[in-house]
Parts: sequence; structure tokens; C-alpha cells
Amino acid sequence: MATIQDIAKHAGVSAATVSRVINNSGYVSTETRQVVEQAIAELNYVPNTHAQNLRRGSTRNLGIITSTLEDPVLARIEPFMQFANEANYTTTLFNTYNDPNRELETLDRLKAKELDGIFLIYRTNDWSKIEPYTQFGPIVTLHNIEDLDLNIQSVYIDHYSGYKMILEDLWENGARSFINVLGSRTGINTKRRIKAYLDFCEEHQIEPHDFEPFLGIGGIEGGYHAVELIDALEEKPDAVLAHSDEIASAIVSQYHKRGVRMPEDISVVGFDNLDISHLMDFTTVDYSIHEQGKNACRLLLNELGAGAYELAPLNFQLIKRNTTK
Amino acid sequence: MATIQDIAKHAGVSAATVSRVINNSGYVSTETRQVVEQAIAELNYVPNTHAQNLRRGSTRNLGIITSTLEDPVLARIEPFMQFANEANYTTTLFNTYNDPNRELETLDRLKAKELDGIFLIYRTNDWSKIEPYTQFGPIVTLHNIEDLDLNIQSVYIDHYSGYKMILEDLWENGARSFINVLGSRTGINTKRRIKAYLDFCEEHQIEPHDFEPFLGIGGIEGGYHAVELIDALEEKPDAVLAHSDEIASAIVSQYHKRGVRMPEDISVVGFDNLDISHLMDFTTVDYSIHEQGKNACRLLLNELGAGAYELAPLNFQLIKRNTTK
DNA sequence: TTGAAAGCGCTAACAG
DNA sequence: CTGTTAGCGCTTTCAA
Repeated sequence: MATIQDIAKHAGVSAATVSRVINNSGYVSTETRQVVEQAIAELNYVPNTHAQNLRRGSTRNLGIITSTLEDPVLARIEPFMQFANEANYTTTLFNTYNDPNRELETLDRLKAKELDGIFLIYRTNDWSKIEPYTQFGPIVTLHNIEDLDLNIQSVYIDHYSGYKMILEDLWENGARSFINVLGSRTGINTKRRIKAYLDFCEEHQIEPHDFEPFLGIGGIEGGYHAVELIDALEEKPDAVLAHSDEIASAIVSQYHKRGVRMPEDISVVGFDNLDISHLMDFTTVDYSIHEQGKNACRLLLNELGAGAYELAPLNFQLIKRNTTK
Repeated sequence: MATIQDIAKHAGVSAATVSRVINNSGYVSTETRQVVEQAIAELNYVPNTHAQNLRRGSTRNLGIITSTLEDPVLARIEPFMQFANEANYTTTLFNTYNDPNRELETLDRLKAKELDGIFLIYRTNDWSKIEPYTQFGPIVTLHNIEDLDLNIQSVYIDHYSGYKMILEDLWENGARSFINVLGSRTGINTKRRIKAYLDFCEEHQIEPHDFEPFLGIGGIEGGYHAVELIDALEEKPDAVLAHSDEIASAIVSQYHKRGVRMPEDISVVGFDNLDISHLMDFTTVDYSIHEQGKNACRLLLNELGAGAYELAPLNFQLIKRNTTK
């Protein structure tokens, strides 16, 4: 491979001049520039990225860390990548498969200057272990960190009002008993959903249902499992609220197979407004998940001084389809 | 950030020795090793990747190039990434959005030593433009390149027999007229499917249908469009064969909405056996798409001398569900 | 078993 | 406007 020296020789100039041409920095006469550009073209030269990065002390590469690659995660990753690409940043995706060590190793890449910043979608380590890394580069997350005094930005969105929105709509259409299919026991989203549900119950003077065993449910298999749990219930609920479209799709799928009619026999609602909700025609909540991914990137680039992007507002919107009245 | 020199000083040894410890190369006495390891731990040292890469002339990073991020593509990317990760390789995903220049720029990263090898899922440039890059690193693709004399490996799988399998099964169950919803007009998969269909027609002495306007159909929107095209037909077919589960999901979705019963009114078959086919309960063909992604990685690592992996065999299997008799 | 020294390819002062 | 020079942080001969 040709190096900058080869180009310099070929063009009869110094390496510094070639560098100036490549980077469009400093003064270069039009003639010299042309000669250099021709040499570059002739020798088919591409600068060695490692040398550039070593010299500059930065990459134009953002890391994306997740613990799973399910649809709702992908729905954030894609717009993030696209936005980064447009800003001329590269992205590297790391799946930790929920292994805390892998997560730490990946954060080390920030130290190793391999990554300029990180979009930490799902974390597995304590914040106290993660935060020290911010001295090596910005970190943005999907988690809620409002209460914590951390140097980490977040694109978290409080599910409370979105969830309440669903409940109220179901109520208006006659539903009186509900099952909340919830995710991570410790997650903030679960807490906020529970809060919304409890508040709702109080306002409408109804008895809340037991959250167990509907906690910690995830993935398509989780959705199938939820259906079995509901089947085992003595009193069937009027409506099932899934915490994601992925779960909802599995539930809807099972009901279709069993000939359970929606919304006549039971209502089902998802969350996220992914393609699947459209395809399977079930009610869900949209909150610009796409823009959320982009916002993560905007935040990161702003912190890196690579732009001054305004964040897009994220609003809840109920998307009514055929699984609710 | 601490550098190798800092560690050397701290441990009272030379940088060379630290390097030996880091890389587990050459001779280091147990004592020295311990002292160095302690220094590394104390100073929280992580080697600068760019310096390493510059020195070594290689990264442990594989590029994945695609022109779109739809489900069938993701279904290959995920296992590829996982396999690479396990072999201690990093992956970087590039979406060209069908822009030939972006594709070339990404291939340039091979030259720039930024990528050790490339999984070129979908290409947009001519092979003649792509092949020269193989001198800078191995390229593996999903495209068929059997006929061409290229230095590019492929995990292509001929759809002929898989497609024939579907047709025969439909025939046995009474279907006599078909619509083939086909992809890229120039793609080999389309050609092989057409060949399978024409052979099938000849064997069963039936008249093939016009391929137009069912060519070049892709994405969910494409599936919706296909349904409209079929509606406009004078004679309704007994069965619709989609070239991917994505297309099939859109078709099935539309039919559900319109109250068209499957398989009573019409049969629908997909291809790929993605999650969605299971969720929406439609018949499809499995051919270890997951292993195909891994094979791509195996091939790449073999070429890089980073292993001697055996390829997994890819076989067709008809997965019958409720959209066919 | 260890250290000295050279150099991977590039950029950025600085001097002219 | 252009060239000289130093050095980013690491690995790898070579010599001791």
C-alpha cells in the first residue's frame, strides 16, 4: 500500500503538503493541490486510519452497547447508526449478552481511544462502575438516571403517561379488569407502569391485580408464557397490556391460534409501534422510538463538540387497531 | 491516560517487557510479570488500540456491508456478529443505502487497514469494481458468484430446490394456479425461482403465469402492493409464493384485514423462517439462515488464518403452518 | 530473560 | 504557501 511518503515523492512535494490536501487544512496552492490529487488517484492511495487516529487521539467511531438484539433495541440502533453515518461517524455494535465483564471490556475501548463515545442501551453493571468511564468519553443511555447525580446523559422517556393513556382508553371502551405484563422487576419502566396502573385503579375505584407472576417477562417466549399464565387465571381479564410490541405480538399470535377473538373476547395492547404491530394489526403506543435513537446520537455528538443538534421531542400517541374496542 | 511507558517506569522495567506481558509473547520471568501486571492494574492501563494496530498492520475488525437493514438481512448479521465476537473480532456495520459510492468508500477501509475482511451482504457495484479490493483483505458475499472467476467467497445457496419443494407441496394439496412474487429482476435468486417454477409447470403440464408485474417487489410496502396486484387479476390464484417472509408477512397481514381466509380462499407461503412467520403462523421454508451468517464469518476467519472452521451444511426444510393446506 | 532503538504512517508546530 | 522535524503509543528485531 502506498503511504503518504510515496504520494509526496510522486508529486514532488513534502508529506506535510499531502496531509494538507487530504485534510483540507492550511494553505495549498491550486496547482500543488492538483498535482497531489493526481498522485493520490494514480497510486490509489487511502490514508491509514490507524496512523491518523493515533496522531489525532480520536476516532470517529461511536460504540453501541446492548445486552440483547431484540426488535425494540434494533428500533433504536438503526436510526442511531443512520444519524451517525450522516455526521460521518462510524458505529460499532457490541452485544454483551448480559455479561458484566464484556460490558466493562467494551467500556475500556473508550479508554483505548477506540471509541469516541458510547450509546449504552442496556447496562448490566452498577452505575458506580460505569460512571468513571465518562472521563474518557461521553456516554448516553436509554435508562433513567434522573435521580442519580451522574455525568451521563439519557434519552429516557417516562412511560407513566403513555401507560395511563392506554388504561383510560380501555376503560372508556368498557374494560374493567386488566393484566399488566411487565418487564424487568427492578427497571424504572416497570415501576412507572405500576404507578400508573395503581393511580388509575384508585381513580376508578377498582382493585388492582397481583403483579406476580406477570413480572420479569421478556422476549417472544415470554409472551407465550404470559398467555399460559392468563389461561390459568380463574377470572379472565378484559384486557392485557404488554410492555412491548414484541411481547404483544407473541400474545396476539397465541390468541389467534387458539381462536380467541380480539377485541371481543379480550383486548391486547402493545407498546413501541414497531412494524410488527402494524402487520399484526394490534393497538399500541407510539413515542417516536426512532427519534429516540437519533436523540441519543445527537446528544453524543453535541458532547463531542461535533455539532449542536436540537433534540426532537418525544410524545406519546395511542395507535388504535383491531385488538381493542 | 497511562501509556506503556508509564507502566514501564512504574514497574521499573522497559516498555518492551510490558509489551511482552500484555501480549503474552516472548520470555518474561514470573516475578517481572507480576510486577508489571500490578502496575497495569494500579494505573488502570489499557493499551491504545490505534498504536497497536498501526504497528501490527491489522485490526481485529470485520466489516459488514449491506444496502438495507431489513429483517432477512439482520437475520444473517446477528449470527455473524456473534460468531465474530466469540473469535475475539469486532464488527462494524455499514449501510450503503444503495449508494455505490458509499459502498466503494467502505471497501476503501480495507485498504486503510481499518477492516481485516468484509462480509458484503448486498452489493451495488459491479464485481469488476469490487474484486480489486480482495488484494487488501478477504471478501465474502451472499450473492452467487459461481459462474464468475472471482477471488471472492460466497455463502450463496441456490433457491431452486427449496422453491420446487414448496410448489410440489402446494400441488399435492390441490393448488393448480400460482403467483410468484419475485424480487430483484436481475438477481440470481429470482432467476432460479423462475427456473424452478417453469420446470414445475412443464412437469405438471400447466401454463405459467406472467411474471410481470410481480417482479422487483421488496419490503413490507411491496407486499401490500402485491396484494393489490393480485386483487386486480381476473383469475385469482390458488397460492401466492413470496420470496421472503417479510413480503409474506405483509401479504398475510393484508388478507387478514380483508377477511380473506387462508388457506381456504388462498394459500400463502414465505421464505426464510424468520420469527415473524412463526408469529403470524404462515408456511415458509427454512434453510438455516442463521448458520449462513455464521458460515460467512467462518469463511472470513479461515481466509485470515484466524481459524480452520468447518462450514455448516445448509438444507431446505418446508415448515408447514396455517396458510397452506 | 531483559533493554535499546527503530519505525509503523500520519499530523501539527514551527520556520522559512 | 511549503518543508523540516518531532512524536502519537506500540511491537519487534537485535544485542546483551
